[in-house]
Amino acid sequence: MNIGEAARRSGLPAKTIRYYEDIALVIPARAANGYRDYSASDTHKLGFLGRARALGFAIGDCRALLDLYDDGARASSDVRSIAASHLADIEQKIEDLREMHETLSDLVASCAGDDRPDCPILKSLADG
Amino acid sequence: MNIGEAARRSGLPAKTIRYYEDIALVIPARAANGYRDYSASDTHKLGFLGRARALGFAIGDCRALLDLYDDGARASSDVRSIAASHLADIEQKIEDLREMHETLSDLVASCAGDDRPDCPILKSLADG
DNA sequence: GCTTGACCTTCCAGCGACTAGAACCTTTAT
DNA sequence: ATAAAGGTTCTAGTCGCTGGAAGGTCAAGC
Repeated sequence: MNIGEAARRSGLPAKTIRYYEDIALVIPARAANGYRDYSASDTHKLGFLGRARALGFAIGDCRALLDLYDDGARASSDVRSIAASHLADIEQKIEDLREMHETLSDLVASCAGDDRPDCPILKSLADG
Repeated sequence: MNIGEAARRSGLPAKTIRYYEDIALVIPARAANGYRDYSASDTHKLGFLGRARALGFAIGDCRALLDLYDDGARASSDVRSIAASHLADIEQKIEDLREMHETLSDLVASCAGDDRPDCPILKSLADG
């Protein structure tokens, strides 16, 4: 099938699918007219990638996960360790954002937000 | 003062400080030898930028905040609305990460992580 | 046969916020 | 005189796409 149909089935933009070919993630066959020709297996992989990306996995991780998926003799521990490591990244990011949120929401709450110039937000940024 | 000292005082890497000059955030004077010459006011602005970036503000927001800081006739509502909008972004990001975390932690918990190939993580990525 | 429009192709450039590295100049200390 | 530590500019790379230009192909309608 053409890239448009593959895009529809996988939920990924055609541009992204072409990019995934560029970086050798999913390389489709080519029809006689030069059009990309995606197999059911290809679109399956694209869907896999879409879901992995939606969970925040980096492209490198996606590649590793796809390789493991293709490898019938994989150990689930390899998959799990990639996922666990990514989970730790997510936790760290949440914690960082939570700290930002705490500081910033206090500042926003303390700012009058009127037409006067006095502003604890600026004061805090300026004075540390 | 030289860029190294400005870096030490502001806590920003010299590379970053040069970048901030490139994008016209903080433009220092130049000494006779061509070295950048940062004033106390410049380093103050760099510190401001460091704190704003640490709170996750985009460079565009930082520029706006710095302009407001320089403008004695500002309205605190302008500052507050930038901060409030960023706060909403942060909340959205936290929520997105929380959803990823929930899905992924369930998957990780359900994976044996041994040397067998069966893996609910891969299964979920493959089947949607 | 011709046109229209939807679809496909390649290639190049840009986003954000730096960061790395090369090649070179200046200052300071020995 | 020399070496180390700092400074300068410039180019290019990171990540994961995304937009746009310039053109090729295909199916439908007239």
